[in-house]
Order: sequence, then C-alpha cells, then structure tokens
Amino acid sequence: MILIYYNIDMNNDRIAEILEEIGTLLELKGENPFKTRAYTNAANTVRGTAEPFEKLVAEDRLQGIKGIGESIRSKITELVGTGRLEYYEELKNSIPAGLIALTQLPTLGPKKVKILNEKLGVTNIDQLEDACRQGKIAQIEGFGPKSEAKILEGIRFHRQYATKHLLIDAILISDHVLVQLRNHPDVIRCDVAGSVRRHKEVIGDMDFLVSSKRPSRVIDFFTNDKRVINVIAKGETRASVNYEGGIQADLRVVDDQQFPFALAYFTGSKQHNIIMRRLAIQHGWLLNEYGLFDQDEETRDAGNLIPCKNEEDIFNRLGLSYISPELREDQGEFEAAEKDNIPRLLEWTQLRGSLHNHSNWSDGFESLDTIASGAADLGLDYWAVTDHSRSSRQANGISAETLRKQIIEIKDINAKLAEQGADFSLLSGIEVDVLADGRLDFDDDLLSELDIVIASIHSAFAQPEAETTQRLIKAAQNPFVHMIGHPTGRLLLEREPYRIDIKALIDACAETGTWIELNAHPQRLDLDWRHWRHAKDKGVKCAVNCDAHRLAHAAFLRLGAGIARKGWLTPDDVVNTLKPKDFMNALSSKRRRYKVI
DNA sequence: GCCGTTTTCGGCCCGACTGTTTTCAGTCG
Repeated sequence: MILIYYNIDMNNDRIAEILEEIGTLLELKGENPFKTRAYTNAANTVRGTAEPFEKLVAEDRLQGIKGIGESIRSKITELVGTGRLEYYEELKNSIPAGLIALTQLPTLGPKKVKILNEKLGVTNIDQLEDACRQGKIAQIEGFGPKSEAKILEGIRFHRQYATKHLLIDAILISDHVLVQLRNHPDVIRCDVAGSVRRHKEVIGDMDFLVSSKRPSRVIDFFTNDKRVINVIAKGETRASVNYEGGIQADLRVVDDQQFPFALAYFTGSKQHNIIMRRLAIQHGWLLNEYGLFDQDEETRDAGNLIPCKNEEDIFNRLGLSYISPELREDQGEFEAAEKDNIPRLLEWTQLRGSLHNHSNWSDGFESLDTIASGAADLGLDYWAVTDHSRSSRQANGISAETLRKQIIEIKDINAKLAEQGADFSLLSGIEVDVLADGRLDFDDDLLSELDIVIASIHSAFAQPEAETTQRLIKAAQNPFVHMIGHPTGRLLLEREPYRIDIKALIDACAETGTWIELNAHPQRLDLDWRHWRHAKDKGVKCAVNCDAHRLAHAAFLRLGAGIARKGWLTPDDVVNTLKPKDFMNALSSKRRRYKVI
C-alpha cells in the first residue's frame, strides 16, 4: 500500500484524504473530539481550495488560511516536501490496521469500533462477522440484538459493493487511458467498451479495445501506464491490470477489420447481445466478437465476413438504425430501432446551465462573484445559486434573513454583468428542505421572491414509504416549487435510497407541472435512468443539475447528460437546454398556472 | 488543533434518530 500511494502526486485530494484519516485515527484513540474535528475541517479546506497546496507551500503562502493553524501547516509542509508524514505513520502504527475500514460500516463509528476492538479483539470485517454470528456483540454493554443484525446487514452491503466503482472514477481513468492510446503510433482505433461506454452509474471493471497491427507493443504500453498498480495478466492480445483505487481493466487488441464487431460485442449488455445474435440468426448469419458471417458457408474465415466499417453498419445490416451505447440494455431499443424511432438524444453541450448549485453562503466553496464570472467564462447562459435552507444545519443552511440578503447581492451582480455586456445571468434560488411533516423550511412569501425553488429531503430518511411519498407530493403541489431535488436521496455505494413511490411522485409532478431533477453529482445520479422514460411519457420535464459545490463541478453536466441519454431523454425533455428567454418563461409557467403571479 | 482575542484560554453546529436504556451515547447529515 505504502508504495502505491507514495507514487501518487501529493495533490489536494490526497492531502485531504490523509488529514481526514488522521482525524479518524485520533477518534479511534479517543482523542479530544474538537481536535479530531480540526483535522476533518482542515481536510475540507484543502479539498475546497482550487490552488494546489504544492504551489502554496512552495510560495510559502500557507499562513492565514482559515482552519489550518501552525500544527497542521507544518504537517502539510512535510507531506508536500517529502511525500510522507512521520506523525501519520506513527499514528497508523499505534492502531490495528483495518479499524478504519470498520468505521466505514453503517452504524459503526470510531467509538463503537474502539469498544469492539477492546472487548473482542476485532480488527477486521471477517472477525466482526464471526463475532456477530456467535452472538458476542449483543452481550456487550451498549449493544444489543438489533445492533448485531444491523452490523451484519452493513457487512453484506459492503461485500456486495466492494468490487464496484462509481462511473466517474472509471471515466477519469478511461479518459486518461484513451488519450494515451490515441497518441500511440501502433494504435489504429481504440475505445472504452463495457458498462463505462453504456454509462452505467456503477461499474465493475473496464474494458478497453484497440485495433493494431502490433498488439504486443500496445499491450506493453498499456501495462506500463503510471496509473497501473499491478498487472493481473498479460498475453499476446489481451491484458488485465488494476488501476489506482482498485478498478480492474481489461484490454483486448484486435485487427482493424474486427474492431467494430468487438466494440459492439464488448459494449452491449448481456441481454442486448443475445438479441443481436438472435437477429443475425434470423438473417441466416452468425454474429460474434470477430465479425458478422454468412452461415451458409462451412468455414468462418474472413472469406465469409460481411464487412462493416463501424457499428452503425452492423446495426443497419441487421435491419436496425444505430443504437447509442447508453441504450443497449434491452429496454425497448430494438423495437425502436426497427422502426427507425430511436430518439435524437441529449448532448451534454446542449445544456446551458445548472439549476442546483451551492455557494459559500452554505456548504459550497466559492463566492457569488467567483461563481458568476466562472460560469460565464465557461460559456453557460445561466447558473442558479440554490443554497441549503436553515434546517440543514450540517450543510450550514441559511436563514430567511440571509437568503433575502443573497437575493439582493445576486441582483447587484447581475446588474454589473449587464453593464459589462455579458450574456449570462445568475439566478437566485434555494434548495429548500422538505421537513419531516411535509412542510417546507421557508414560507411561500419568501419562496415567491426567488427565481427558482428546489424542494429536497435531507432528514427523516427512515419514514415509511407512504409518508415520504406524501412529503414530496405535498412539496410538488406548492405553486412556488419548480422541481423536486434528488428524489430518492441515494448515495451510490454508500446509502440506499429512501423508500418512496416514484410512480406516484411522477404522477404528482405531471399534474402540478413540477420538474424532476436529474442530479448529476457522481454519487447521486438521481432520479435513476430507469424511471425517466415513464416520467417522459407522463410529460414531466427533467433538469440536469450539477449540485455543484464549486465551479469545477460544472463538469458533472457531462455525467448527467450520459444518464439522461440512458433514460432516452432528448433536448426537448430537459428544461436547461432552453435559451435564456424561453427558460425564464418556463420558470414562470407553474406560477402562472396557479395564478400566483 | 483552531480561533479570536477583554492575549491566555474557553468554545468549537446541532438536532433527529436509533438502540439502548429509564436518561443517554453514538451516529448521521
């Protein structure tokens, strides 16, 4: 492990990770909670700083950064300067390895892990599971049968997802790998296939495909990438490696004639491929990863190959129009493609802004000025500031009074932008909490002053399905609520969605003219792509939002658009593709309908 | 460990929820 991470550049994320781990280690030791929080806070500060700390250290500019005092300052300096930190190493050595992993299990925090370790000697998940099964946990003071059951459930969940990864983590690697491959002289064509190309929100491993006349050179190049931490297998035409973060990737090298067939074969979901091959059989052909062959012939060599220069040719040969990778899930794409009814899907470049974002007035990292000028520079037309409302204390939710001040400040900024002739506007809004009883955190008077209102749930996740559903339906019925934010509250690989009747919510949104968010935060991607066709059929509009906490998160739009495509959405289904004037008109349509303006 | 300062140490976000207790501790957001 040590070798692995010391080879990684000390970027801000890595520094933040180490500071955070120090915080957890100190908690496990039972240190003063405020001291441990100081490390967590410092980690957040580092993570939220745009400038690289390597640069700040080099230029001796660490002084005066809020949340980083003398002690942590010297630790960061050591970390950046030497790539290691003595204090951190000693701390890690003083605590059994594996305890930190236990704190990641739901219902287990540092205090409970410390007790389990002291009373039962538990240091890893397997030992913890044994202890649960033997009923030892329930015997300990402060624990009981329910704790035992919850821990076992948590372990089951953890195991289920241990080999799964967020789409964004895979894309960050595949973007890097594809750039490398494209620049390699022996690579003719290359692409990422598999679930990454299909834009599945969670992926197991990655599949890269290359066509080349010199496979071994490409294989060598691939396995020697600096981000590869170990090579699992390496042969003449294929290799498997593990990247940083534990993601496995396979590379296959084929000759260029085979490339489209291999790409289609390794991209399609299992079910999609079965149907593709069935269609080939109906034409009297054979389809596999090497080609489409005329089966009347006995042999399957290149002589019988039905040539296709790209995937589109393959689909056309089978009597289908082109099916985008995102749709290859056997969710009706064949019926549509046979009738040439595949919709023209949303492109991420058609998105003109994000309608759900935070600033440093709540839990975002940047000021309104920075956000406005940055978003304008990105070429966006509009960007909504929707900070958290007062009840979200964990997110530094703002009061009604503060929100009124923010509305004024945003007006000032827009006035300045207009003077400069900028074609951009900052919208004032709120992500208002839907409280446990279904009331909103702010009254209608205040909401009516805002350009945009998002209603989201951040509390009482454990309510029965009917109650949670009613909460959101009630929110949708408010004339001032434009959209329901992250409707299921899931955090991919971390937290299950709360129980909710999505169909009932969609019906309520259709009835009231309320939009539903497709939250493009990598851990959310919520509402799930599987529900969007139903929403679209009901006429519910989608907003693809970054949930940005800093401007760099604008990049999530690409991720969100991929999920929207997976949900068969076209530009017409997505409100933030509208030109500014049309969009402002759309913003007021619900209020006009309810005659509240 | 950080901050602010009535410069030498007290306060640091806070409420809901859960499971365990019977008045509370730990976790979570």
